[in-house]
Amino acid sequence: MNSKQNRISIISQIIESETVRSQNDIIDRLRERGITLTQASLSRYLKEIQASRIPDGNNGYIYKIPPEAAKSTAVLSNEVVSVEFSGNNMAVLKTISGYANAVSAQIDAKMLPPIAGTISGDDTILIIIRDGFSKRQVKDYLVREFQYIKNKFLNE
Amino acid sequence: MNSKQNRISIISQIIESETVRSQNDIIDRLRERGITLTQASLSRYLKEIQASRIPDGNNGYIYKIPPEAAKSTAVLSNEVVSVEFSGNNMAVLKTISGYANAVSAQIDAKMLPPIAGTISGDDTILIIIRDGFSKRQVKDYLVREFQYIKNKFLNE
DNA sequence: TCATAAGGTGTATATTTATGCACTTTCGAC
DNA sequence: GTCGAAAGTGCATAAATATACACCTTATGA
Repeated sequence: MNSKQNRISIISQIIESETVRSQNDIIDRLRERGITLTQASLSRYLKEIQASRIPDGNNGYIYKIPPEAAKSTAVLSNEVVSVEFSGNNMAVLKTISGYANAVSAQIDAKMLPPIAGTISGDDTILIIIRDGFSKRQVKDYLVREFQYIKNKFLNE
Repeated sequence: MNSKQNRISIISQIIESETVRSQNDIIDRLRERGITLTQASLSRYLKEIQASRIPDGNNGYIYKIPPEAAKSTAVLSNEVVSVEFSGNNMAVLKTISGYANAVSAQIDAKMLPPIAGTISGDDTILIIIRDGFSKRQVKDYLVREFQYIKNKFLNE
């Protein structure tokens, strides 16, 4: 699946594992992997994942993804399709196909107080809300930790 | 007063306290404060302080200084007795007894580009200057990060 | 199904940022 | 002090990045 999301994920990977000093550098690395795209699109992708060119303190510039953006961008921002509450103790989170597990792992890793646990299938995650916590608190924590999820909420 | 250092310090302040989306923005803010400089110089300053323009996640760009490069009014107050250069690649920093380690930890934490590393004993710190950088640059960075240290330099 | 909306992309170009060069100033060793 | 080297700067321009626009594809809804 050579989709936009796929390319974005490869681009993140390149930025995090290699030293790239310009968008042309990135385009070259992509071409080595058989992926062709224009500088224009790359610029738009980089904006989405909040990657940017920063001085490296040693007389040059290097592309980086700020840590707080790396977390929420890598999986959650692009893979989560929707979040919807059911009753007062559950939330159903939909991802694009195959990503439910990766996403739920990220949520689990945060050990958020209002989340008792998660169960994930292929494209669906069930979030169990801990007794004594509200839907609102779950939403607030998720949004705080994964900023990009904000507009994925269907109800609250 | 070193004018360049002064301007750099004001620029950091602007970036941290206002929303600036381009170098021209910064130049405008500086002009409001009676400081005039060209975009060329600003670009060079920003490179020094490792400030850069990053996507703000909301369809725009904003200038930021990454946390590890950001200046903080650190607390290495009266422990430093003197700073003296030796040769072209070392500086010897004297502290009051027992504080060398704590002080060098603060210097290390800044990850200053011109400092390759430090070694500390009880009241003495040896600063190793990174190849390609000058004594002058070490002094400028130290003074920028630890202003009160300014008058502790024995030679320059 | 078709119409319309929404998203994705490349081209060309505008905008923004970096830097070579020439010149001036400051520094550091005598 | 003087001298040579390094740092600082503006101008002009190169290099790099962002985006308006046109076009195409894919979703959405009647």
